[in-house]
Parts: sequence; structure tokens; C-alpha cells
Amino acid sequence: MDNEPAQTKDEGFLSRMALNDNKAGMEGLDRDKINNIIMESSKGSKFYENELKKDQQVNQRIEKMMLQKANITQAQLKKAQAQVEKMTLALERSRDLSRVIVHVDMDAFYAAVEMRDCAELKTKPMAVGSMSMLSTSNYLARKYGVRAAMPGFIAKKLCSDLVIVPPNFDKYRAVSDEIREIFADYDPHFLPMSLDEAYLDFTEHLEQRQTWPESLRTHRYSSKSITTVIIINLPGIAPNMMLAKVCSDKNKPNGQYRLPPTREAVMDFIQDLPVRKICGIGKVSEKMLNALEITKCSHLGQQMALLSLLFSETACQNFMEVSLGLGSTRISRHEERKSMSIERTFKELSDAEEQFSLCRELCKDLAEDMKKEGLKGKTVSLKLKNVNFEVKTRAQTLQCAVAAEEEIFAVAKDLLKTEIDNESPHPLKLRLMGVRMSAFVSSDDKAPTQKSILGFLKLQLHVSSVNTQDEGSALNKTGGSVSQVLENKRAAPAGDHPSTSGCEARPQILICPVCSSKVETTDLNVFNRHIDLCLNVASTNQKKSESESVYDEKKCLQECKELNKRKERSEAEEEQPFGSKESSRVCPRGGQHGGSIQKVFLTQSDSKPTTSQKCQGKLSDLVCPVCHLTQETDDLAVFNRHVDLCLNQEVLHELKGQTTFSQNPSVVKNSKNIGKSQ
DNA sequence: GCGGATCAC
DNA sequence: TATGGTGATCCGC
Repeated sequence: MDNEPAQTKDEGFLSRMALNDNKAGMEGLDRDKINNIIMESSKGSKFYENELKKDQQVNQRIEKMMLQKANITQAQLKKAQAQVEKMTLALERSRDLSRVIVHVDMDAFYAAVEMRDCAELKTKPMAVGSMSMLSTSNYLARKYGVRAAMPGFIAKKLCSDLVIVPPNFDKYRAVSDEIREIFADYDPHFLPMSLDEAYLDFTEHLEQRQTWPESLRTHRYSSKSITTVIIINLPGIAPNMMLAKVCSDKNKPNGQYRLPPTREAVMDFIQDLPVRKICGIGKVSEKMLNALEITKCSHLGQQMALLSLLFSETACQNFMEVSLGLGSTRISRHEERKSMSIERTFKELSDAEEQFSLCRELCKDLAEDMKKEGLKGKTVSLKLKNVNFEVKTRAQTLQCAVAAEEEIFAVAKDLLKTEIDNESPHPLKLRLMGVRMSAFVSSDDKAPTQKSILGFLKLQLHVSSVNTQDEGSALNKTGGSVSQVLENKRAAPAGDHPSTSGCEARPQILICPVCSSKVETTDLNVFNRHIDLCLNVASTNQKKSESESVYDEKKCLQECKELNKRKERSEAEEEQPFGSKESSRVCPRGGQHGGSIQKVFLTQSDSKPTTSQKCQGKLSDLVCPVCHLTQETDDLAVFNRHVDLCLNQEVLHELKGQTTFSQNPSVVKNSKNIGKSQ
């Protein structure tokens, strides 16, 4: 029973507190000495005591798991094994090695920026952060064991010469923008993970590159800031995101790693990879797996049957994919945000009055942030951390969505009061308080910007013939900037409709931005399909009545309805729902760099007679709606890519406070080479 | 829906 | 003197 696991308890705890030499630049330093200093600096503190407590909880989880394991029968294991083999086969069949996924992150990003701006720092061990917490450190500091997420005062004990520079996020954001501009040229749909990290899908870029003249292939970025390029870490290249992430970490700081897209190479690569290297497997998961003597990814594969009996389905699914070297092959922008929060750490705060006023302040700030994004939420959560580092959250969900300071505070205040009362007659001794909003519904504030999408769409649909009437619905106002448009999801429930206030239980009614009819569904995919159909109809209409100056909405509406009916009927028979791959369009961030708009253009252009695409090599007159330049291409995919690039550039420049953009994306210049006519 | 926990950055 | 802030997700109620 006292079957002590491979690790002793002390060693286990060390893994929680001690130096994480995972990071680059940590090779060949005196681990024991460093860990000693870290431990000595921490011992006896409230923080340390709490960490100890948490570690013991993990140990209990492990014990429980080991007990479960001991009770597993051979029959169970055998059955599980069969199941696992079946799933493995299915997963193996789904393996896709055709994509070129790149993961890039900046090496010691904040530190690199500070060193760029202050030459003196280049020769000194330095870190960005405060005495309480460091964000990152440069390589000189890493030699002493100074690393991110370490409190500055401990770092100082490890390296008394350490220079700690306070963070300057505006500056990092500016550099990040420059870098993202470069990313966008390679993949307009790149996925930023933070200021210093992103995934890119290079597949299409590489295909296009084949057709470029030599001059273009060599220096593309002569006009761009070199200063930022210096700090880009060379990337990790692999057939999927999971692998790319590991690869980018491989040869830090000064090398890239490319994993060949073959099954053999992938499996070889995975074989001895420590499970902790996998994104998503953190300290605790590592410890639990280690208790089962699983330390390398190959062990995961060998122990899948056992794991499937001890872990949840989602966890197992993930383990299995990892063990096979599988991961996402398509990078998609994150969906809309699900929560927004604010929290603050402070010196012990025990006075109830002060706690309430702090709470109000947090609510005020949160309400401001909510307003900026036009959000309203139904759930208010209060987070408290006492001086012993114990964290509690308390939440309440309302009938109606709220956003204003007073409304949020009314709830948060009650939650706080309950906690204070529960502790009475003792005071709550807090070191952190936070307020979070979630369970968002669309808010009225969103309506104006959403309408700008309509304006944008309609502008495209009408091309030159702009309709001036229209029941004051702002349909023709194109005042919204491109970035505004891009910030918004396409299939947003109509904000000014009463049913979206969040106070009614009946299904949401969504208003089609094209035909303005109500679509009664909760499924945004269904709604998007409807919009697609409407756009088709609208563009057909436009084609038919090019000489007319008035857009016939009624006709559109009617045709929409008919088409939708037809479509629904045919869909009932087919397996593949139309447009199912476009589900990313309901995601606002997905639209940020043109994803959703792109489809609009495609749909519109699709309705052009196919003859103009294929016959006689005649070039159609595709005019980019962003840069307004005629694009000499008849390849819609190429045209769309161009628009994407333009949108990206515009957004980036807007972010930088510029209104014009300096260059037209080069892609289309070469489009003739990659047209279908070859 | 709630609350604790884990994870990433 | 001193161990962060934000967002997401999962699991077990």
C-alpha cells in the first residue's frame, strides 16, 4: 500500500517549485544550487505553504488513480485494447501530411525589444518585470537560472547584477504589429497566440512561390523594418500544429527545425519526446502520467488501453493523437470571446468597506471594457484570493444580460457580501479580487457596427449602382472602417431585436443581412447557409439588372425563400451540409483578417458566367474593393488572396494609425502564372 | 449552472 | 517587502 511512486514526495514537490530547465538557454547550469536558492527563498512563505498543499492534492489524485488502476481486470483491459486499436486505425486513416504548418515565436521577446532600444542592456543579465514577477529574461540572465514567471526578488538572489526593466507593453505591441505584417504576407489567416507567437499555414504560400521569378523569391522584405526581423526566432515547420509547436522549441535560440512530412519521420520524432513538451500537458498531467511510468510520447501509445480506463474521453482522445503525432492541420482563428475579466493583486485588504469599493472599481473598469466590445453577459463571477493564496470563485447567472457598472456591481457586491458574512466575525483577508463576465449575448451596442457589415456587403453587391432609399436601416451607410467590419462576426444575432436581450427563453431570431427576413434558428451554420443563398440570389439579381439602379429587395427576399426551401430539401437527402466547412465564418476573429469577407467575394464572383472564367483566356475586371486596383487575374482564389492581403494591410495600418497603405500585395502581380489556363 | 483545477502565454 | 493577469477548458457535481 505504501507503494511509493518512482518519485519521492519531495522530488515531486520540487518539480512544482523548482527551476524549469525546459526553456532554452538553461543548459549546463548548476541546477542543484539554483534550486536550493529558490527553495530557501520560498520556504515558510504563504505562497510556499499553499504550493505544498496543492501538491498534496495532486498526490491524492494520483493515489486515487493508482487505486483505480489496481482494480482494473484483464477483461476490461482487453476490451479497452480492442477499442483503442479501432480508434487508432480511424485516426491513422485521417492522417494528413499535406500541410506545411509553421510555428514562430520571438526569442525572449520583451527582453529582446528592450535590448534593441538600450544597447547597454545587451551585455548585462536582464529581465522584464518587477520584483514580484518577471515576464522574461535574456540569455545572460538565464545562465543564472533567472526565467519567466519567477519573482524578481528571487531572481536577484540568483543573480545580484540582474537588471530588472519594467514592462512596456505598448512598445511590444508595436513591434508585434510589424512582425504580424510580415506574417500576413505569408499567410493572411495566420493565428496569433500572443504578442510574440503565431501559427502560419505556409502551404499555399509555397505553392505560389514556385511560380515566382527569382528576384521576388529572394528578397521580399527589403522595404520592411529590419530591426524586428532580428528577433524573430527561426520557426518550427511540421505537418500539423502540435508538431510545429514542438519543433519551434527544438533548436532554440538560433536554429530552425523542419520535420519532414512523412509518417516515419513524425513517429521517429515523437518517440522519445517527453510528454511535458506537448502543449496542453502541464505540470500536473505530467506528474500523473509519470506515476504510470509514462514519460515519453511513445509510452502514451503503448499504454492507451490503460489510459482509456483512467482518464476522461477527451483526455484520451488527445493522448492518442499525440502518440500518433497527429494534430490540427488547419489553423483557424479563435472563436468569439466567451468571457471578459479583470483582477488585481494588492497588499492585504481586510476592511469590508474598502473591499466593496475595490469591487466597484473593478466593475467600473470591466464595464468599460465590455462597452468597448459591445458585450453583454448574463453571468457575473467574483474571484477572491486570500492572503494564504487560497482561491475561491462565486458566480451568479441572471435572466437578463447586463453590461453596465451598476448592474455588474449589484451582483458582485452580493456575492462579496455573502463571502464576508460567511467569514464573520472574522474579516476576509484578501490579496486578490477579480470580476468576470460570461454567458454573453449580443448587445445593442453591437448593432451599429453590424450594420456596417451590411453596408459593406451591399456596396460590393451593388458595385457602382448605389441605392439611396431604404427605410433608414443604415444599410447603405458604409461608414464602418474595414477593421470595424472585420471585428464583427457575420452571423451575429441582430442586436436591436428584442429577442436578443437575453431575457426571453424562446429560440433566437436572426435577421438576414441581405434579405432582411427573420431566420428562426439557433444554429449559426444554418443561418450562414441562408446568407450564402441570399448572396447568390443578390448577385444574380445584380447581374440581371445591371442597368437598373435600384436593388430589388422584395424579389431577393422571395428568391431567397424559394432557394432556401429547395436547398433544405436537397440537404435532407445529402450527407454533407452545404457550406459546413465555412463554419469559421460565425467566428468574429475568424473574420478579422478577411476570412468571412473572402467568401462574400467568392460567392459574388461565382455568379459571373463561367465563360468569363474559362473561355478565351479573357481577363475579367476584378477590382479589389480595398485598394481599388483592377486585378489582372481570372483566378478567383488568387483574387481572394489578394483581397485578404489588402484587408490585412489595411487593418495593420489602421492599428498603426495610418490611413493609407504603402504597397499593394504582390501576389496578384504573378497571378497569370498560376491561373488555370496554363 | 457552479466551483475547483489545469493550462498557456 | 515581495510569487501576475487574462482567457479557455474540463471535470464532477
